[in-house]
This record gives sequence, structure tokens and C-alpha cells, in this order.
Amino acid sequence: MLGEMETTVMRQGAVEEAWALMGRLFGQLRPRMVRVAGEFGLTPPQLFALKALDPDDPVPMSALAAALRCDNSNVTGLVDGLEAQGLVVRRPAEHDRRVRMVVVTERGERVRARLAEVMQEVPPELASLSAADQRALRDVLRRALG
Amino acid sequence: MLGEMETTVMRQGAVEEAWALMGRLFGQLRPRMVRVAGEFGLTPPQLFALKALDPDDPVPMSALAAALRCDNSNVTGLVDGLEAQGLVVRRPAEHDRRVRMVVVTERGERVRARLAEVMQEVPPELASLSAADQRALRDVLRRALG
DNA sequence: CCGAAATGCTTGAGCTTGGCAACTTTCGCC
DNA sequence: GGCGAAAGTTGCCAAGCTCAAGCATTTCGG
Repeated sequence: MLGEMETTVMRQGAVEEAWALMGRLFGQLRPRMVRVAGEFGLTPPQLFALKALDPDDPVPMSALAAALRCDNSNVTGLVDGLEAQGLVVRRPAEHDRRVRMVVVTERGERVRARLAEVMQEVPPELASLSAADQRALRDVLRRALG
Repeated sequence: MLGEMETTVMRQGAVEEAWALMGRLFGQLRPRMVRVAGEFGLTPPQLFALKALDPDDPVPMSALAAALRCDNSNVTGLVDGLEAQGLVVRRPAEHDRRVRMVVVTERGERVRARLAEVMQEVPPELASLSAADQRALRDVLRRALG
């Protein structure tokens, strides 16, 4: 009988604690998404969809569904909403008439740019770190994810 | 000139890049919640509710609503679901008969413990960092959030 | 002390999401 | 040519979330 169950909290290593601290940042993230989406007249899923699209590279509906990890039928309504606001258009693919490409309009591109700007705003907790800490944080995360 | 203009990522400071990298970790987190909730026969909101409760400190419905940042009427259904599974019970408060306290049952406590265990699992990207990097990450985040 | 306002929770209506199944159109392959 | 597979849409259903209304209870003001 080695590890007791209570080790979950007692035996907390450095990386576990770091992950828990990140969880606090994540908690703030969701309300922010809702707020930002509202400011742009979008719902959060519509925001994610628009964010997932590349203005320079139209993709089929199914590719968008895969990117959002949801069902095809779900994307239909999502794109309906974006199209109603003139942010994207559906264009039939040349080589396969079953496929509909989701194309970001010029207006959609502008909204998307402002969106990305707001979403990449750094939470104040991180922004108030010293320059050295900020670089250290980036470097560690680069090694983890880069 | 060093930074060539890259549409979204130009002129990015260290902390902005760090924040963007964290975003990738957060992206993985949502599907994980859905999966874990499913494994425990819960829906994600029910999972958050159970996680927000303290087995040693029953709270009124309204306090739970405040913790979850949602409407009172919403937690009614949430607690209904948890109660139907025997994870919590409603108990009237002594001093005010309008108030209903949400009490975590013994079974709920067990589920909650296993839940917390799974949810605090560190993503492999972080787990594979060197011990020094893990400590550095923790220390920086402590300074930011502690 | 009594009536009115306020509080805590529940219910109902309305909207949105998200998944599954069925259907249409189109494609690829034998 | 015909048949199975794929892309997208639609319909249906479960669930979350918010607002407005309702009910029981408490608290406040005169």
C-alpha cells in the first residue's frame, strides 16, 4: 500500500500548483468571452467560429465543424448567424458541389481583427509581472508548447 | 529588420506571447471537462456546481448561484440533477425557513474527491518540463496570483 | 402590532446550444 | 449505370441560462 488518497492535496508538486494557479486565470476567461462576444453582437459559439476561420483560406463547413469539435449540424446554425450579419458567406466549391466553403467577408475580417485584439489582452495579474518574470514565463511555456 | 509583419502576431511582447501559449492549454481544457463530466454521469454545469460546493460547509442556493455566477433559477435545476443522483440534499435552514442549504452527501463527497483528482491532472506538455522549469513556472505564477 | 416591502427559492416561457437520426444532393467506384 | 459514401441541411430532443411571475417567509415602517 503505497500512496494514500490524501496525497492529492498534501503532496502537491510544483507543476501541480502551477496548473492550479493557471486554473484561476481560466476561470476569468469564460466570463470575458461572454462579455466580448456581446460587445460584438455575437454569441460565444459564433465568436469561436469566426475566430477559427482564416480570412485568407476558406474551408468547408465540415472542416469548421472539426476545428470546433462539434457536429456538422451545429455549424449550419452557427454559420447561418454569421451570414445573417454579413460576416461570412457560403460559396459552393468548384470541384465538389456538395461542399460549401465558408468565406470571411471584408466586414467579417474587420470584426475578426478587432476581436483578436481584445482577446489577446493579457490579464492584469500577468501584466503586472516584472519584465524578467514575463520573459521567464514565456520561455518556460515556449519549451512546454513550442 | 527582425520581426517580419505577421498578420496576427506582430509586435508581440513576452507576456502577450505567454498568454497566447496559455490559450492553447485552455483550449484543451474544455473538451476534458466534457469528457470527465461524462465519465461521472454528470453534465459540465453539474460538475462545476459539485466542485464549487464544500462538503464541510453547506451553503444556501443563492450562495451557490453567486459562486457559479448565474441566476438563482438556474441552480434550482442543477441541484435537482445532483439531488436525483444522491450527491447532494436540500436541507432547510434553521434560522430562516425561506433558505435551503445545499448539503453534499457522503456519496457526493466521494465523487467530488475523485473528480478533483482527475481535474487537477497536469497536461502532458507541462508535466514533461524539467523540474527546474516546473518550479520556475510555479514561482512566477505565485508572484502573479499569490 | 399590522400591513407593506423585501428576500429566497421555484416555476414557466423563450431562446440558444449541442447531439443524433433521417433526408437530399452529389461524388467516387465497381 | 448503379450503389455506397460523403457534405450539408432539417427535425427532434435534452439541457443551460435568463427574465418575469409566483409563493412562502421575513423584516421594516408607521
